[in-house]
Amino acid sequence: MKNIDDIAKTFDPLSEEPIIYKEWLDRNAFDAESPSDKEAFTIVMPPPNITGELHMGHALDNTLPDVLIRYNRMRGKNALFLPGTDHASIATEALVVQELSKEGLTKEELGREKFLDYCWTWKEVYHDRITGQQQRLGLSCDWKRQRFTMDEGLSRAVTRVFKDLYDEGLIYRGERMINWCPSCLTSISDIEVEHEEKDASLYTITYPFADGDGAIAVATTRPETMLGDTAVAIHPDDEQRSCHLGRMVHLPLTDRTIPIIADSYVDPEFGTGYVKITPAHDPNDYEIGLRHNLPVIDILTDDARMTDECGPYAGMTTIEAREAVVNDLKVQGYLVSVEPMRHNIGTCQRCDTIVEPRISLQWFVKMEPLAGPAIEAVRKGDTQFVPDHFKKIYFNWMEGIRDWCISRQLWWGHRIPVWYCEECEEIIVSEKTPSTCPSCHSMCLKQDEDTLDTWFSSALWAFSTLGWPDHTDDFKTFYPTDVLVTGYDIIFFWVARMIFSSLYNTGMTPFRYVLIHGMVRDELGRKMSKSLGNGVNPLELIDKYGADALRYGLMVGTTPGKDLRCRDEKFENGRNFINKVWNAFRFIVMNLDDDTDFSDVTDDDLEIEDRWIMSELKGTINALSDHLEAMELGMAQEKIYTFLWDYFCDWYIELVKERLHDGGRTGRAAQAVLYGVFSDSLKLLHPFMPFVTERIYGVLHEGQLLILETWPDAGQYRHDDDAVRTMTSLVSAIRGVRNLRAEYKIVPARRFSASFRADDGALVSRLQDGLPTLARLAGISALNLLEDGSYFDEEDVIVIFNGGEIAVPLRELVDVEEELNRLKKEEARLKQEIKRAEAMLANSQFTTKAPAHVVEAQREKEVQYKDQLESLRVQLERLERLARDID
RNA sequence: GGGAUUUUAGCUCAGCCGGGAGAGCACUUGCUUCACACGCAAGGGGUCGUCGGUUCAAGUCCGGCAAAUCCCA
Repeated sequence: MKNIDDIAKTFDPLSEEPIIYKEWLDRNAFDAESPSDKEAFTIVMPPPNITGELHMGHALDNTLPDVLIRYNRMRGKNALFLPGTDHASIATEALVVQELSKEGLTKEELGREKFLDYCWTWKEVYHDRITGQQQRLGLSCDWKRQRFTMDEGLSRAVTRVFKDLYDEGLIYRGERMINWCPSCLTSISDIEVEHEEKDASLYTITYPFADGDGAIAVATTRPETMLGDTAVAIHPDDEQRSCHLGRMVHLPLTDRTIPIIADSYVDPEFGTGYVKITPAHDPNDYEIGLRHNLPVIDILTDDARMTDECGPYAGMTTIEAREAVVNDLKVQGYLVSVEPMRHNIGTCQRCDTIVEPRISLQWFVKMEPLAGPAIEAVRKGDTQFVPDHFKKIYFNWMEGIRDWCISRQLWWGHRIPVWYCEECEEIIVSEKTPSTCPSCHSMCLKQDEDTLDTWFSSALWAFSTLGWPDHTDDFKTFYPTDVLVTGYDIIFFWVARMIFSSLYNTGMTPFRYVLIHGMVRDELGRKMSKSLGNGVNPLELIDKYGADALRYGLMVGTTPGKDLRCRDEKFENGRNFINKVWNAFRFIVMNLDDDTDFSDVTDDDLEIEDRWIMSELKGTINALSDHLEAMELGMAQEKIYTFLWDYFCDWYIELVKERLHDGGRTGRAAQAVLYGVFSDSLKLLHPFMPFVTERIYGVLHEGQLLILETWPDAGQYRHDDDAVRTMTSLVSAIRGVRNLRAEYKIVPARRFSASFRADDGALVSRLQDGLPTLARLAGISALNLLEDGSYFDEEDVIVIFNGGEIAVPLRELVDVEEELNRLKKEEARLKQEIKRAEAMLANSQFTTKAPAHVVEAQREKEVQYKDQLESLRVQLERLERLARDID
């Protein structure tokens, strides 16, 4: 055992944590086995994007699975925590482009190949940086199995899946209405568009009839799109306006005339009841256009400028065009009104630019055939959400799912494995680069310029990382995985897509459980964002408090699926707890001999508090394990916190100090229990605070690694009901005396003798034997047992506790009136309790219908309170007599 | 418009199968007690959003209402 002088007074995470992490790595403590006879427990990490540093969301996202992994590893399972990163096509490309622009370069100037070289360099830098950050968090990942979404193997999985889906007709190419980001210059999928209600204007514009006889008015929030109008629509049941059906109107600012049509999409209550139809730039108008065979006039270029179709407005941005169009309408007398209005605007998730709906030739995944089995799998419970209610969100989305636009006009990513024959227009989808056209044998083949949506490869992450499509040992050993831990914000983006991809490609659901966590918010409950500047850097918190404290703070008081606020208080609290555990450790080392083989200690050597703390430990092991199985990490952490602080440190250590000092057999027993119970507590705490527990354990058990130890077995400990009852009484007695001291402001140095009576024989002997303890904990200098039939001294003050009474001779310190008041308050409280219990027991409905143990518990309470009231009354009578004598 | 969640102490949040309201922080009082002031001890503080229902019994289950947040369209 170490010398106490070698152990610092506080644990220094900054210097210790990296050393401990290295020990784990050197001893291969994180490595999973395949093949293996052991039961596997697998979590694949949600791969952080290589776009930058880790933030608090990642810290949470990565810590929670680490707790589950460490727990299951200690349970003896073949635990694999598979790490990796995501290429994040659109986000990374934007950053690299931005970086290049600082050097005055554009990606077009560089060309595709050189640009990709830049991207790969970027990837190396951030991939390594992220790995380093994850190691500081203490993640017990199997780094040998670390993956990147564009690794050779994973890319092979992507092309395989693309080809399979294409061959089955589930991937198709077509002209459809898609969301276009004019800044990223690519299509994006529906869920990459964020909708927000913003202040806008509603413009009402006159469209005169082509025959010159009158006019109608339309209302729109986007007047510039009128240049692409090809119809005006009314509702088919709109009797008031149906007389104009089929007539032609003149489109102002142009020389075109367009028809009035009827479509049930129109809301006759909105605006003027007439709706301008722009099929090329609105998803609903596009549908109407299809139904009515309307011409489609594209008025926007890739970068959201007006096309040549727009005459004088050509080349303007949409905002410039809006201003010009509105002005011209006004000048020419077509503008009726402009009114303020709240309007929903879609923006690009990545760059915040307003998204333009437009028609474009893209690749799509046909979703309906894939969604069906994915819905069924969750309904059957093959994959379960924790908490359960998130499956409703999943169903809600999956049941209304639309085809997924997967092609992106980007360079960084998985290039679409499609080639076009330049001679015969054959489309070739192939896993390998084809050399000739299978149809006309031409060698003039051109690969599709586009890449795939990042999420297309992320959707395969659960199995592509394990070697699929090959049937590797890893795939056979670890798949399907056990738990996916992720935030509710990517249920659609990722969880849902992994489920249907996995079912389609492997025939299995990718994970048994999806543990959903909330978002990390700032102290005020706001979302952390770059623009608000309220983001918290987890590494700074680690520098300040240590990784253990960060982990603690992320989990304290949390429930699955709920958002959590980031407050320094929580991390301070974690650091304080570490300090508490560290000092309990120091205390134990100080009080241990070199010989830590306690096989000489027998059950007979154990005292009440020994049997009590072991009973409590047993309960803690059970509760903690149950919470971990249910993935209630906040609750689990609280259990071990309470055990160590409130039970072990506050009571057990205090109670055995005298025994340790005295030595002998009882001292030896106390050492044994301290050592054993604390060692097992460290195991229970380890998944939450891996570093400090590992360091302490290494001192107490030289040469052994805590991370590889076996989880404590509750069966090793006996629940001793008598010991628990006696300890409850002892604690209650000590608290009662302390309370009295506080109320009467008795200085700590002042000791007094006391007499007591107790119902419990074990308590009697513990009180009698434990005088030094009582002297320290309650300030009692001498204690005598009151024989049955005799009475307390008339002038004593009595403390009634749970299971007995203690009398202290404090007559000279205590004001009789005050004491009478104190006791009368106590009497009132007891009467209240008795009344309550009696009322319940008098109710025959209660006694017949409530479970027997509940009724019995009430009876016991009634008896107990009545006993206490009786003692109290004896004392009250004496005091009242005394008070009269004084008068 | 559709869906989900939340409402408990001054603050942040727990509260499992319905059976006497909990934690941390903050607050008050007292402590250089030989592991720990990142500590110890003793306290104060709650109509569990609101109305109704089920039940012997409701913070907990069911319904209405109000307020807030989020997602989808």
